[in-house]
Amino acid sequence: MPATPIDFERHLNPDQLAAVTHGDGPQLVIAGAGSGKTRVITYRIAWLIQERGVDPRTITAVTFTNKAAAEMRERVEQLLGVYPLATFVGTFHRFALVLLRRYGEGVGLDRDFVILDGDDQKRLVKRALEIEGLDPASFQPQTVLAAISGAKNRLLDPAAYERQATDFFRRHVARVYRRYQQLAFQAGGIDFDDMIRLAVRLLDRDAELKARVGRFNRHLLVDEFQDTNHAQMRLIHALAGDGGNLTAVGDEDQGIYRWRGAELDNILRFEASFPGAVVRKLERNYRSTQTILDAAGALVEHNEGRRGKRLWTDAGDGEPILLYRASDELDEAAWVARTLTALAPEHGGWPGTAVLVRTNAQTRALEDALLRHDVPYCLVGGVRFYERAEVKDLIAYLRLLRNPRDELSFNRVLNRPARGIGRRTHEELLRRAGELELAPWDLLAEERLDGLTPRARRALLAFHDLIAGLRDDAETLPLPQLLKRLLEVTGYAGLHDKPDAESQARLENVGEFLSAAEEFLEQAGGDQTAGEQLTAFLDHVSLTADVDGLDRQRGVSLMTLHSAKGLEFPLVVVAGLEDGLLPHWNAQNQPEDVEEERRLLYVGMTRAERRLILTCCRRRRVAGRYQEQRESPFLSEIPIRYLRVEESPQLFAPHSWRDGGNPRRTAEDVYRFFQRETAAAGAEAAVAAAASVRTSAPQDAAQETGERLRKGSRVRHDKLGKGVVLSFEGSGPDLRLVVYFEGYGRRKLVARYARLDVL
DNA sequence: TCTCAATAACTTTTT
DNA sequence: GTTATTGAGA
Repeated sequence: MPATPIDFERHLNPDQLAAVTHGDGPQLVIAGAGSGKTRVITYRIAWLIQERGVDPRTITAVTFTNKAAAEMRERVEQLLGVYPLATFVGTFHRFALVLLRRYGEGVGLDRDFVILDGDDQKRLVKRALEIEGLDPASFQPQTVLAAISGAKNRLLDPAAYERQATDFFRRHVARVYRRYQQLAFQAGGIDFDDMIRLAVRLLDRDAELKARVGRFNRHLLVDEFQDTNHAQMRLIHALAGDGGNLTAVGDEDQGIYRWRGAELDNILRFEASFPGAVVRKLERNYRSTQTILDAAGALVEHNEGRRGKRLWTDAGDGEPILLYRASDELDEAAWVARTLTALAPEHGGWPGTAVLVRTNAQTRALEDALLRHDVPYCLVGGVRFYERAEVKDLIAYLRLLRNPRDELSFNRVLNRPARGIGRRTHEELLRRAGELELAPWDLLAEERLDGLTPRARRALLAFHDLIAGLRDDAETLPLPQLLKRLLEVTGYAGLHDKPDAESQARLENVGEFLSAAEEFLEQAGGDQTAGEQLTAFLDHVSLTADVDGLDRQRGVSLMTLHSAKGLEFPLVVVAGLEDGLLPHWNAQNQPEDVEEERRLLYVGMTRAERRLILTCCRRRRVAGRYQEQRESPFLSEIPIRYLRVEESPQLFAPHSWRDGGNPRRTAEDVYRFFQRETAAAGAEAAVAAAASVRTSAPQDAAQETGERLRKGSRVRHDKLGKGVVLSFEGSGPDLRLVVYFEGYGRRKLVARYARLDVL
């Protein structure tokens, strides 16, 4: 068990060592990009345990992402040779959730509260708007939700928010907020923001509990401190106290989540919040060339809200930064594809390269060009497993078993699979429930269904019995068995029990969900009751966005600047450096917004290890129309001595973008691309998706051939002619195919209706 | 109850 | 240009 001692002096540079071996009291570590911040956190945990003899259970490390947490835990375990590490290493939300599950009654939480996902939230807001008689056109659910979230992040309850709501919009939002909370409470649900908020409230209210929890948090470490919001800051404060043992690690230059409530002041005014705090800077960079660091540094220097630092490396100056001025986005994309082809071999091949963009809309042209130039790529940030329709259905069933008053889940599964409960009946049920201020489930349970047609009543009661029976099963059956039983008795399994490929794909997802449950069970250990198991699994699902989505990236990584945070590549292209895109039009109102956009570019630039390329377009198609673009003002903030400028030969060519000088891509090119990729990926990718082929008119559905489609399959469409399947979206009845047709280009088709022949 | 056509809107998205 | 959402019609 006693591991070999770690040679801290040799593994760490002097600044890192100082942070790692910091004594008691708060410290803020300003960790520049690529300066080894994860190293500092992991080594500090190891140091506390090994050198200071701290009990691992009294250390808590919080991060923002599961991925970061997993990586951190793994590295500490490796360092110490201890598995599993008894230290809590997890996200803010998981930390809060553990607290709420155990002591939630203290803030009026039901034992079996569920966690509302973004979908649920949107639905609740819509309902709230409806009840309040507000027009969703003038009060966009998204916008209202953002306002509510903002209020929660600032720890304002509806009353407090209302008090400070001065304008028309906010006064109305206050009403929706109040209603939203009421609906959420009725459904027994809390959203992500509530988790933090309620954890804070819990500790504030109960001094004894706070002391007890504090005894298990002698040492608190916080990652990505610049992204913390007010509520999270309060939570940190409650746990660490003014002069507690807090190590906060972050970089104000990389704060890109202001729009989600993150407050840079938390890092800028750290000493005020934690008097006597030590502030350390890690300025030695182990990632990039000096040229990249200097250019990025010169850029971010233009920000007011920062402490200031200068990153240095002994890696040398390296190549200058290449700036390409393209005529339009097609030109830009084609050039990027060609340049990557030329440079990838000396930068670790395709996986060593990344193309970063500000908006998702920019990826289209780039994808097309990469495809055309035979450049393998992967789009980072795709469809998430737990968000697929049939998976969400199953989750909704499970949630309902845990808490039948969960109205959102109730609504989702009530008639899925179809069991004769139509919209009319459903609406009537909800209306009555609303009137009586009861959950719809209670109406079923108490058989208060008078006035409904006998048929509707029968169907509803059958549903009630179904769920009630399953709830009994849930008390005893282990999770996987419960799921299997659920699939059986609800008829959900039968729903997809067809030979056609579409149902197969859905079944595959269901199967995958089952194995996720089994896997979870193995890791959780067997000391829980069936009910606790179910709750724990649901929590796990809620807190985990991707099932395993960890980058098994092949090819060039194509992603937004936001999703690039924390990653690094030998060669990085930041595309679309134009005014209006970066900084984005919608983020130019306040100076703080522009600063955040600048940081966004800073983050993008500092992802590059050896080679950085920037591109911009003279004109770009925006919302279907070509529009003259100006260079991003940020470009002029990068000293010209770091840049080598290359201009497109077509830069001042008259409007000739009918083809933009790009050879027409044929379906053959696309086919070749995928043929190669599928061969490389092997069977794994081949079974990733399948779709119904030649799904004819609903009447003669029996005609289905059940042939399987995969990426790269060649197909023929009655009207559109020959094409190649590019990708799949959604699943179940919503399964859509993106097909590239020779004559018509890229088209999206709904699998159910697209009559395709496989060639 | 389901399907399809017209219509608005369109930044980023760790949990 | 594309995508989700809404509303009318079969």
